[in-house]
Amino acid sequence: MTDESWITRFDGLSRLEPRIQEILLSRSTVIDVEAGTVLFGPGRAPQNLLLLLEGTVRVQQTSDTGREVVLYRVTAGESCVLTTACLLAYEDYSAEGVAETDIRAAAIPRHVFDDLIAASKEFRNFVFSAYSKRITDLFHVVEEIAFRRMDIRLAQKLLERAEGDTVKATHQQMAAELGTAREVISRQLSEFQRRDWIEQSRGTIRLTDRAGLEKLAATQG
Amino acid sequence: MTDESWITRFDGLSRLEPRIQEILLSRSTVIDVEAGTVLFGPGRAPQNLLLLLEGTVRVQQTSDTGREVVLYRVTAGESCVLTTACLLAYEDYSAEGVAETDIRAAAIPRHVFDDLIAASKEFRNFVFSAYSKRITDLFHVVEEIAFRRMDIRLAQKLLERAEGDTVKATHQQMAAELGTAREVISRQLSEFQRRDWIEQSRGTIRLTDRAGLEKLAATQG
DNA sequence: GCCGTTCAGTGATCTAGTCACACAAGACCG
DNA sequence: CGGTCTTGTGTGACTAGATCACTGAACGGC
Repeated sequence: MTDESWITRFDGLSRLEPRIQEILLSRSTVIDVEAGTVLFGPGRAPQNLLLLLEGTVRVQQTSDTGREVVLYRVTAGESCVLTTACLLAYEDYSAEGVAETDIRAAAIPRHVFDDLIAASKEFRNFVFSAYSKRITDLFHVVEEIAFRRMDIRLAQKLLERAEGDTVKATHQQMAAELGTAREVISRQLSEFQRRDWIEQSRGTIRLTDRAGLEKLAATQG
Repeated sequence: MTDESWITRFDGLSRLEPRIQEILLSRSTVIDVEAGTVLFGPGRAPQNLLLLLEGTVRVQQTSDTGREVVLYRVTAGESCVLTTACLLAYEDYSAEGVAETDIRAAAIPRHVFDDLIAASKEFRNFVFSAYSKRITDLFHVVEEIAFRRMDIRLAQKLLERAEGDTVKATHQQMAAELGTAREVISRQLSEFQRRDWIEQSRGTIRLTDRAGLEKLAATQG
């Protein structure tokens, strides 16, 4: 991918007026960040709006007791808009964003972001619909955590995160996805295994019966 | 309060350029809404940005099993910005906003909102910091639900919602505040009563020992 | 004062989270 | 190759929270 063409990667940006695209390209910089880097978090306020070109960013929350929960992921072609809001005020939030893979992103300085918002209706639409997506993601997380059973949530997560028929994750990592404890995941997975829905080995889970998992994932409650 | 002066009620708006204040006043309408009205929700997309002059709006989520959880409240002097985001896309969210009291609000049509965003840096700051507050509220809700013990959360909620030394709410309503079941609240309150922290009567709870509640509310876990 | 409705109390049972460990699978290394 | 270290997983016992199925108490309106 050439850096000059990255705008085409974003649905909402390719419709921008050419003049605005120009500004976007000339006043942003494409950066590469290594997997595992903390992009923002307590005491690490982001200075730029990031438009993700390659890789994924995981946004998660950590409790004082050490438990974690994944709030949402930003994937290639999406923007990390919530950080723009969190730039402004309320630095006391405890969520953090971590590069889950090596990533490449276009970084737009805050004042350029502000200029673009003022100048372009299309850019405003892009930004506000990105907000919209994140906020509905958060609503969804609240709903899942507050009301949905663990076994159902775990089945959903396995299906969602499977590449081919395998999920590469430790029980601890799955627990962090769902905001629960490792033991809970271990027990649920044992049960799934007993039902011959999965096979387990250290650090990976093979889905041997998607239909079984899908049936559970589709149930209410 | 005269309608002409409502802008002064909003910290972030009183600094607006006079020209912009003019637009805001002339192109918005002050509306009165009765307590209990659903302002937005599934199938009821809001057409305006609301700036709340009097009263409070409760934003909550309902599960298919009938349980509820309060996400946040909008109070006088604040704006209902998340609805602007949700106007745009993703109508499938299940959160709803209810007038908790009789309310008075300035309603700004969507296209005026867009014009103001384009025209005024101060207005942009106002909107983005409102977003910022709501999003950190949501992060906070996730953290509470996922990691905090019920007794602690209930103690906090009682202190937060007390007017004088009484909380006017049924057990069912407190359960909806915290996203739990009524029985859980009943049992926790019995325990608080046993410890002489509260007195109960139908629909009201009197805090007789704030210190006790505060001590519990301050504990971790 | 009666009656219907809304609130609150309670036991039994199930699911989830916590604590304290034991043990197994690789990783590293002499 | 066998030892030891780290990391991941299994398990029992216990506490907290959710669910179900009730009972009875309090209040509102005739």
